[in-house]
Amino acid sequence: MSTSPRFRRYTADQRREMLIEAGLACLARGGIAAFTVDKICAEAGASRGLITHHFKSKDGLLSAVYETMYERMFAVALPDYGADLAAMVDAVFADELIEKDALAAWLALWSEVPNNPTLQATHRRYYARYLARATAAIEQAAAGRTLAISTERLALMFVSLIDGLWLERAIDTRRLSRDTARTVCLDMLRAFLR
Amino acid sequence: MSTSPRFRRYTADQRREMLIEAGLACLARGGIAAFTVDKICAEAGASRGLITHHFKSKDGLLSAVYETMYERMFAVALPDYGADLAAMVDAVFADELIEKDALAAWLALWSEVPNNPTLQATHRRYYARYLARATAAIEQAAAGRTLAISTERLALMFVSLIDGLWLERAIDTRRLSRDTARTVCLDMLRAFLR
DNA sequence: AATCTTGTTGTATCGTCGTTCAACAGGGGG
DNA sequence: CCCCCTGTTGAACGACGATACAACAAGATT
Repeated sequence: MSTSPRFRRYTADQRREMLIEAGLACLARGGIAAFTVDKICAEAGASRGLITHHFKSKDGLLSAVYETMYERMFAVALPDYGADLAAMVDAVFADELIEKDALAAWLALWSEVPNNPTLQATHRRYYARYLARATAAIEQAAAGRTLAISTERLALMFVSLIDGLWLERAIDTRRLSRDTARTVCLDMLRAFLR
Repeated sequence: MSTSPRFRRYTADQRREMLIEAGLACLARGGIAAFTVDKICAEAGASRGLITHHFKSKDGLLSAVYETMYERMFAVALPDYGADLAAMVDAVFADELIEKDALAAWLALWSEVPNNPTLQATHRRYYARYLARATAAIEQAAAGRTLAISTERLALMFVSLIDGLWLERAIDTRRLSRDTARTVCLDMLRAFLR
């Protein structure tokens, strides 16, 4: 009688994906302290050797997780909304972006950036894209009108306000509802763009 | 011949203060991962047993560090400025509050709040005070005029913007100058209060 | 100078960490 | 059906984690 296989073989890409997902879940559950080889592999249903095998080291996985977070966030938050800033605000506070787990993962990752040169480089690259995109959107919305503030500075204000609202929600989910966050952002934009 | 004392005895309060300071330094230097008994005691020039002795556990010290951060921040940022919001903005971005080490420590602590009920309780207590203080200041500055927004919501916007600017600077100090941060805040307030 | 209180030390213990590596086995190509 | 490539396993390792605790000593009191 043939016994069932003791494990399944995946392609390298599939397995990397699984490990990234598991790493994310651990980060969300217990912060950076829970981002351990044992916990991640248990979460992924794999053995301890796999992280080293697929990512060279635990730090390699952490970098991959950070890039994945940004890619997913951008996919939701930064499509081309043209001049429709309200749509962009809605996207930035979409459920999947501001759910407890996602924000907890962001917070854990942010706290590692200052101590990890690779994460720092990744952060700078993506953050510049983020800011550039916000600036472009605001430029379109301004549509030639002269504002009481430069578009660059308004974009910085916009992005910083979003970051602050995210942060508050990340630290204490109860504190801030999705609706309040949205409204605050829109109020701010209206004050400069009407 | 009499040899010099092998260690000095401090009062419990003095030693607690020293350990808190050392814990803060470790947090600033290497994030929560560097907040270990060995490193903290080395930094404080004390032996390993002292943290347990004075704070019951490492977590006890972490809570004390968090409270100390808030107390110091409030001492600088929240005296009574009356209606002078510009002075409050200046205070919030005072050098000692936005220097690299202080912000790195905040970031490390924030990332622990969701995983630590004691920190969470502390956070809620202080954050409510922070928000209430901002609301009162804005109420005075509004001075009976009717604004395009409620004072509570404007206060939330104000505090969130500050948090966002702090966060960006905490993650990447190079990104944001003190002056830019100040100006962005003042621009935002002017848009609603002029 | 003897005594007592109490802050301090440092070892011992046990758990968990990240990484290595030799052996293993899934499953497609011959 | 066998072979071989390669993804996978899990034990072994040395380093480091937090805490407990018994011995110690500083320094005020007497």
